[in-house]
Amino acid sequence: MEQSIVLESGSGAPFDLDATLGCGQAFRWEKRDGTWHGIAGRHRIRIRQDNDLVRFDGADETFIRRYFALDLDLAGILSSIDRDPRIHAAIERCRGLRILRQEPFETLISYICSTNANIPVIKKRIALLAERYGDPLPGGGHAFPDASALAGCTEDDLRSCVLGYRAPYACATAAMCANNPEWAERVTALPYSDAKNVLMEFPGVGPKAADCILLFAFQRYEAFPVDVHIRRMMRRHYLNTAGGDGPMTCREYEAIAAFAREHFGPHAGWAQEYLFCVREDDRGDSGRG
DNA sequence: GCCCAGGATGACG
DNA sequence: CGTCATCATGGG
Repeated sequence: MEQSIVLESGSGAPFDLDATLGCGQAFRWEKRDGTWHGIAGRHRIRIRQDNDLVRFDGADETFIRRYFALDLDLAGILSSIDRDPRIHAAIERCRGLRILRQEPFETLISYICSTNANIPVIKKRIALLAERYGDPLPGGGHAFPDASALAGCTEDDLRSCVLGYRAPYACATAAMCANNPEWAERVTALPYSDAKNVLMEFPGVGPKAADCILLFAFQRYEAFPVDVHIRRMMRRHYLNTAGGDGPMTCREYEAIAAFAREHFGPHAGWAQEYLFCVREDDRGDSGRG
């Protein structure tokens, strides 16, 4: 590792590499011997952090600063969402977690793959897609396949990457993107609500996936994805709606997200990520067998 | 062997 | 418009 960034010690620019890459927003990173190995864009990156020293290789400093959003005033963002004891505790625990700037198409397909699944399985799907259909990179590994590469796959091809019933969704979405390469720019140009509706036109993308894509690939920080963990937390600790554990209705999703934007402000998405990071495995009975 | 997971879809009242 | 079964798959 030849390159390095020295973080300004003190307050202004907190950065926690482990929290950032371990919180489940990106699926192509792994930590071995204190060093994170991963692929972003067409870069095969190694990166590690020792206090204020970040060492890396595989990409230049400009790319690293942009991907990890090191240009943002995180201290300012965190103080803006620090509105109650619970989010305060999450901030204390995960301070330095940053929302990445990920590739739109990769994020789109990744969150189609994420529905009704858990993180290890999602990682496996993404790894298989990249390994089989992505361009090989110097030094090993593969870039995430582009839209035309995935559009050339059959549904069975994708099923064999353990996508299950999501295979036709990913196929059709890839074809739509390949036929309309401007899709991401269109999303960028639209206000939040319209951008979300455009994303939800892709098969396999509903409200939650659309919010994840807006948050992680388009820097729409008002997006507040509500998955089962966030729903449980919000109901229990913010909304006092103890009750039925049934499926979440569209109305409940909107109510939770609207409350969050009201409560946390225009950077509610950052609050979501900090809360998700400290999610408690409180399913009551935690495993047996 | 069950229940659960960064849910979305289509059918049906 | 609201509700509901269904959809593959691996991990606890």
